[in-house]
Amino acid sequence: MTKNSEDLRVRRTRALLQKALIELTIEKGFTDVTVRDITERAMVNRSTFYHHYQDKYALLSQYIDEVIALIQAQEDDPSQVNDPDQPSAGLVRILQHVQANADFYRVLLGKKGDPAFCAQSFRRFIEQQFRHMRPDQEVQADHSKPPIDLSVSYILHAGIGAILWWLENDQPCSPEQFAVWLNQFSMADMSVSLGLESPNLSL
Amino acid sequence: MTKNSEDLRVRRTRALLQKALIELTIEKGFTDVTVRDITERAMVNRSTFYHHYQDKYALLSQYIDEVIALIQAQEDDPSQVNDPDQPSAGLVRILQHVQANADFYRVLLGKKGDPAFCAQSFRRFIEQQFRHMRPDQEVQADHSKPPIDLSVSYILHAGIGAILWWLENDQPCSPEQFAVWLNQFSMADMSVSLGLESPNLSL
Amino acid sequence: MTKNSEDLRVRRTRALLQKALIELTIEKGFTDVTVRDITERAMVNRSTFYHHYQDKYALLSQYIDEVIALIQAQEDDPSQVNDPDQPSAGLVRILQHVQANADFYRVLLGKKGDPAFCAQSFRRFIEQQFRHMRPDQEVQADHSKPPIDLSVSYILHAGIGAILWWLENDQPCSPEQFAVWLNQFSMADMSVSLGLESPNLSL
Amino acid sequence: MTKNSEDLRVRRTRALLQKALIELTIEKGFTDVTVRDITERAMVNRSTFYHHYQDKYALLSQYIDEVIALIQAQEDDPSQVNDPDQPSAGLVRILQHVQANADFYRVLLGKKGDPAFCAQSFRRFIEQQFRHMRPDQEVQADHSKPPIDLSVSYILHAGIGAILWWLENDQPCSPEQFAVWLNQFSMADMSVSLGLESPNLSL
DNA sequence: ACGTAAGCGAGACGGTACGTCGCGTCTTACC
DNA sequence: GGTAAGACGCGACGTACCGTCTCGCTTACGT
Repeated sequence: MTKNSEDLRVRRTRALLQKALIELTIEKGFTDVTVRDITERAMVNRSTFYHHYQDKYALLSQYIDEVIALIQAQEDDPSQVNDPDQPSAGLVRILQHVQANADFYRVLLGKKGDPAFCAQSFRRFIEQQFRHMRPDQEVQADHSKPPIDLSVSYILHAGIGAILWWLENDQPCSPEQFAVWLNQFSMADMSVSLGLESPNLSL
Repeated sequence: MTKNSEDLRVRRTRALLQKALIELTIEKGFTDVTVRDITERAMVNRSTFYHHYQDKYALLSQYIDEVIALIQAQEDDPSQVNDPDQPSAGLVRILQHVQANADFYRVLLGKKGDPAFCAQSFRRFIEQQFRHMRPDQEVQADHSKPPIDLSVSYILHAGIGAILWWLENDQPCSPEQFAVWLNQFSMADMSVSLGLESPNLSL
Repeated sequence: MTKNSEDLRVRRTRALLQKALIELTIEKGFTDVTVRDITERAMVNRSTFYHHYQDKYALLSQYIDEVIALIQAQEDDPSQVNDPDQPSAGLVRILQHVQANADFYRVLLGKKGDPAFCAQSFRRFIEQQFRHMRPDQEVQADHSKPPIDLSVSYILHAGIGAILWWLENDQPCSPEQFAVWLNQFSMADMSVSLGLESPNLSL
Repeated sequence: MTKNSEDLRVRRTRALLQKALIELTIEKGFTDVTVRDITERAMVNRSTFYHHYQDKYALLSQYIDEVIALIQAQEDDPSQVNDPDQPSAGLVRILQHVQANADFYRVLLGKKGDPAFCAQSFRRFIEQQFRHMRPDQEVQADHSKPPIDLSVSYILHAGIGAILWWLENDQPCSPEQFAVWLNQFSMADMSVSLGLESPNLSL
């Protein structure tokens, strides 16, 4: 049973393609990368690409899935307390990963990025991290408070926006510091969502 | 004084192209709309399109600019008080416009939309509305508080996320109600940004 | 009756267009000259061009007609003897004209020229000059001799070929000398055509 | 040894394109044939055309080259005597080929033809056939006789002119008869070129 | 000399071909 | 079975040139 998972050639080809995609995305933006670009950079025949992936989106998606799996593999510390003032370890780990691949994510989330990615893959990626800090969806009969789904969408996009700022300013602070701020923002939003307080912004 | 602004034919052609773009964007998503589609729908020769616009992005961009100009033309009520609990009239007007063209914006901001648009045109569009609710940028010497630019990016993307939720759920509440909620969220974020309070999310 | 022929503006425009055509033909070959090129060089609006000519071929054709008329205006010397060893004055005049506009004809007759022109305008131009040296078409019952029309086509194209050689070698001899040679060739061909002699090319 | 020379598909595609070109050239003249015409007739995608040829000129040129190669493959009879009264076997073979494809060459050499072709491809085609009947270029010190290059250009174009006559009159005589006449003409011209005799066209 | 019909400039428009590019599918042959 | 090599169909791209047209300005001509 030599099957490490796949044929060695297959693993080599996929790795080359993945590497090429990342490099090229950094260089010219995901939108402008073509399948031909990727295969030329990877020194792989174009038709071989189609043996493995339907298109460049599938390749990207597969890469993201791998990253998510990798991060989740670092299992959560069970002793972790849900301290409202302390960001979750998962969030910090995500930010550390983003920081480690800053060039890539800066482009991917920016204007030359993939909208579907922003809206989908990364969304899933972040969503699950935010989930645990969200109180159980007790049925919301109160129509004066914003629906919980609205809050989720709000905080989600906000998080992406924040990360974009972080990346485009060359990560001017540590992932830990940044996670704290992110946490403060989202906690405040949560409060609003639950109608706990009205901010008194008396100037 | 026949010159209303431009050659009548020019105005007719541009209007037809604009209309076609909007219709087609709703039908199949901006990404999938081609110049040929637009010109066929508008019953205009393809080469004529290129007389007026460089590409479909330019057409979209021009349309957005017109919309912004139109909304801004409804001059602000000067007597308006900057009531922290009350959203600005500008925000309400934007939301009313979005609601009136819900089909269009739902697609444009969604996964078949234009990332550059999300990141650019609409950004400018919203940015200026948020700006006035932002306190003057007193020099931020305090490094323990999140930078003001981070807050802006956070609130901006959050707003887009919120609008997306609104659109994808078929505007389950009035623009006015929605504006109030949006305002509450962003005020809370502002508080955090200014370090005014730490949310006490005691569960 | 001040009508010199046309409105002054018309004459000016046509002259400019003609001049532009000739210049551009010399520069890039008739084939590669566009109507836009011509009008830009002539500093005349493109639509004005179409007021006067159907296309660039019409402009060229009109120019050639003018040239022919001009040359023919120099009326033939009636005392001229049809000396078989002496080329006709008309031929010499043509060659002088060609020499005076060598740059133009070199291009026009060459590979970037107008095939229709080679085959038509210039043909007529030359044809009539050759005609007088051709004996009356007595009915040719003799099928062993080449038909007279064959000879005409032969000599005609030969003449163009010869002129091309002359032009492409920068007229290495005077029009008069060249006319003598041309005459010798065509006289020899005529002899063959009439079956007068079989050349004994004993080497 | 399956490789007959090329991919079977390639040979099929090229053959279809070639056939389409010839048909369309006959129907509307080479000038008016477009790449789109050719590919539609050949039932081949337009982009496939560009895989094989740069433009229609390249396709024509390749066809001519093939024809030339084919004719030359019929190797010359070595025992052939350079009889001044007898045309070369090569010339006859060319004329036979032209006759077999009369419709095509009639158009190609005519006014809707390709001037560059007339001047180039076909020129080479004929040139080499005439060459062997040309005496060795002994240095021409005698400036009273026409230069040898002049004679070549003269005879070359004359030959094309003669063939044009032949085609436009539906080949009223056999290639062999026509070759004899062509030979007589060119021999006479050669004589002139060598200064062997002055034609005495006594009428 | 001057009013007016023309010539003309400016440029929108429809039409058609161009050559290029990217995609995804396929076949063939090699390893 | 994984690859390379590459033909092929498809369809969009942006550009170029064509010829027609409408609309006003200006200018040379004729009375």
